[in-house]
Amino acid sequence: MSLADRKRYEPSEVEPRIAERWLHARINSPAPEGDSRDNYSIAVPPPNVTGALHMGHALNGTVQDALVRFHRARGKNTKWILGTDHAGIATQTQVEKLLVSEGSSREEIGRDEFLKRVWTWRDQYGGTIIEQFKALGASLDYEDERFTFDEAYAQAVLKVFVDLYEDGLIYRDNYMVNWDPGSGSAISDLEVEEREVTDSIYEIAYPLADGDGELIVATVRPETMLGDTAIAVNPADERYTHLIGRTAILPLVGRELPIIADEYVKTDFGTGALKITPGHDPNDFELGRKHGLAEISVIGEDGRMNENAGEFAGQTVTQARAAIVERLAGAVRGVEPHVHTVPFSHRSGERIEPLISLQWFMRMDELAGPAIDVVRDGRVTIHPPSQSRRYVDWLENIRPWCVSRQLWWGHQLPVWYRGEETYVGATEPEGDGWVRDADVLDTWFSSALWPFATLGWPEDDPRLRAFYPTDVLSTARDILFLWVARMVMMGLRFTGDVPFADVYIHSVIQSPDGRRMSKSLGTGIDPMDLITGGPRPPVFKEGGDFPAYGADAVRFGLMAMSSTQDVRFSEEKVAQGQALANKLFNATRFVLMNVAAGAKPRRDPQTIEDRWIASRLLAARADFEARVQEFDFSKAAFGLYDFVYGELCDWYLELIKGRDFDARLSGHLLYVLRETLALAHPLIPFVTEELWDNLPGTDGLLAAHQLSPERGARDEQAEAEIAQAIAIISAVRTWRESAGVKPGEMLQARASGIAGIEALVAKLARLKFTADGAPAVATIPVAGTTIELLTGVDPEEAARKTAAERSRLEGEIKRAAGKLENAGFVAKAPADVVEAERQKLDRLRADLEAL
RNA sequence: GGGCGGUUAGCUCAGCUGGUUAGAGCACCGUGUUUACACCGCGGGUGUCGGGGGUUCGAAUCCCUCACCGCCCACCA
Repeated sequence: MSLADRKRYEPSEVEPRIAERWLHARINSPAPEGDSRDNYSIAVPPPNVTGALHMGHALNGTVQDALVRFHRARGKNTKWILGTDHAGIATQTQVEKLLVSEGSSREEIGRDEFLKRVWTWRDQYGGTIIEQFKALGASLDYEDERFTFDEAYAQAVLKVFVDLYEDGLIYRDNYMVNWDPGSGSAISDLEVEEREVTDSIYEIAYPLADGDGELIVATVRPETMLGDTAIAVNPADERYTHLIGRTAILPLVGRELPIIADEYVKTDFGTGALKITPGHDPNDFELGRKHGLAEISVIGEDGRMNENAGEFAGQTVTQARAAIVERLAGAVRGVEPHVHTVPFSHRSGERIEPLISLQWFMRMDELAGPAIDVVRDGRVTIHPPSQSRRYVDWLENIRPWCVSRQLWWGHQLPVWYRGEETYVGATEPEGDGWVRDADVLDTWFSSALWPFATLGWPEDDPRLRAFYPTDVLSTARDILFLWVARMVMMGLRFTGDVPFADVYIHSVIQSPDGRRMSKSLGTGIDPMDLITGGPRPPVFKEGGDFPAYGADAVRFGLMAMSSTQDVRFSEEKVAQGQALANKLFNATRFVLMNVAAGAKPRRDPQTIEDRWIASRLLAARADFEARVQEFDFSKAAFGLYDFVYGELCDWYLELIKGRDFDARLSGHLLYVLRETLALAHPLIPFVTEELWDNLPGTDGLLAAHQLSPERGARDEQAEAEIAQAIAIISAVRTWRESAGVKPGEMLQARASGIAGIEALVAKLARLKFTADGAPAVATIPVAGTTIELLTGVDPEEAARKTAAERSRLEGEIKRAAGKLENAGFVAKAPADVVEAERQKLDRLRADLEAL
């Protein structure tokens, strides 16, 4: 169907076709040539291999794609590195659920069979999100897809582990960890979230060993008392100083507990006497190590009381708590409700059980220093700047990272044991009797290598030379520590260079009602539903399906929404993007239906409005480029919208209507259109590509088009004159509207000093200028001149209108004059401000005079 | 407990290195002169810039304070 017959832009018809052309043209798969200074690269935050596109991916994908297309058009060899993450716990949990629904379990089928099932699952769902990225228009390098579980990637992971072990940064230790009973694994501090809960606080009497009274301690976890190995009091607490060094008896167990002094104990909380359970409380663990106390575990990794719990062994924590409180009977001296925060697993949602466990840890202090330095000295810039402080604060207080996980789906530790021996190496050790550690690495361990392991590191890969360091890392705030900081640390350690120059932290898009987007709350919005017209989720008041907005509209909308802080989703902004695409489409139709046959794009201004639009195009381009470079995408998007609507369509195309579309005008129009499409392409690639294809004198794909270097200077004179024309036309239109004069009625008018724009004003303001000396029936002072209307005006309406305008001017004059009469203002304000106010007052008075 | 951010039109947000009568999109109201677009054009701002105090010739903008909302960090039993 020819463009002339398509009155409306239909993204659903166009986008799949265009996406297919991009893929076939291989523009996304650059040759690994040159080095990172000539090239532009971004490593996509690898989505969970079996995940689906959510709003965060859509926003982040748009940001990265806009950057990639922007730099590609400006001469860079660009690579957007594609890949997915094996996502240890998340994926394992999904497959386990599947097994349970089949009446089976991972334990039942065993490790090898389970891993096969996960691979099958991956093959089944692994392509979904990649297809969705294609629909969004993301120009990822689809021919070089990586997976954090690829053979080569796995080798890189093992090498890093082995190297860090040999450097003494990775070690095995019995230490307090966050045990997640839900996943049956230790997890890192970052995977823990604090939630507020109401517990009971029990006051329990511990008798003194010498029979001389008792000591009352307060606890919310009586079940852990079985593992108590001391009682601590503050050395300055006069209530207890006489007890320090003496011994108490642990009820139910009979263990002797030394009474120790430590400033850690608060005198004004609880009873001022703290039971110390090094086996099950992080603080007590620290105190225990400090004071050399025994560490007794009474809770096992299954979340049940273990053999050290005596008669309570086998009970769950909750059961044991009740049973112990009951057995203590009279020793319980008080029970109060207590609101406090306790750790929960971010993954499984279960309450964390702190316990001592033999795990692999990574010392972070040595890695953190350089990672702080590169942000401080600007080798890595974090946008917005407020986030770099968070980054530095976290790194300055960093603690060892527990990297081992008791899962099956992940990189198995390259560690073997034989009796007391430990072997760490990339390959299995020689000799018999070695048993490999069953644990796997935290998923974030492998993710931390993403920017270089995807490019072939540690091999001397041409891709690494060409595209590392990458240019930008774009992501959401929530993984600044979990991922970004660790990539910087690992990048510096293993490649000697930063992994990226800029970090862009984008907004989190909330549901329209301000809540977090979530499927279970019904507040989630699937970007694909916006693109193709799926159902509106319950969070929208109105029901029904979204219109098929198309990928360009979604991309524009998300960019328009983006900010330095979190924002609410706004369907209107997506609709605005749809309107922009449609507007460009129709402006192009208009041009193509009118240009002279054989015309080619050529910058060739003949008239003042031609000069004006060429100048405004330069301004729009400079503005867009500045906004993109400072990561201010919403301004970039709105700037583009304003240019297309507010300058190109509303004014320029209206101003040229009626002119002879000769070869010169046709060429100039095609030029303006071509440059506009090229400028807008990074944000709305589909519609611009489609129109480019229909534009005479363009070769190949717009996506592969190199922008011509910016030519020419701004034309101040044309900009000033057309600005005046616009002001006059708008003023006349406003005047007509409020004076009740029909928009189409031709009026006789008179004006002076606007010779250069008189014809343009006459056309769009529906005026017929004359030198007739007839008296004016109405006057409109505007933009340094006065439009006098001679005919077609009801004198009463005109008089009313004039009176209203007079009173407006008088009000402003009064205000300006008052300001200038204020001695303080004249004396203290800067001279140019005062002068501007004077000039304004003069102008207002002249306007009033003209009335 | 500590820290950060927010509160501007009916809605979503700009503006905040102090200086025109505070803006945009959508919604809303009015209206259709035209060689593309009714997913259109043209015209219209509907506001106690969260409350209070202060600095200043001048405050949405700077300072203090209060309120509410959101987020991050944190080892008070």
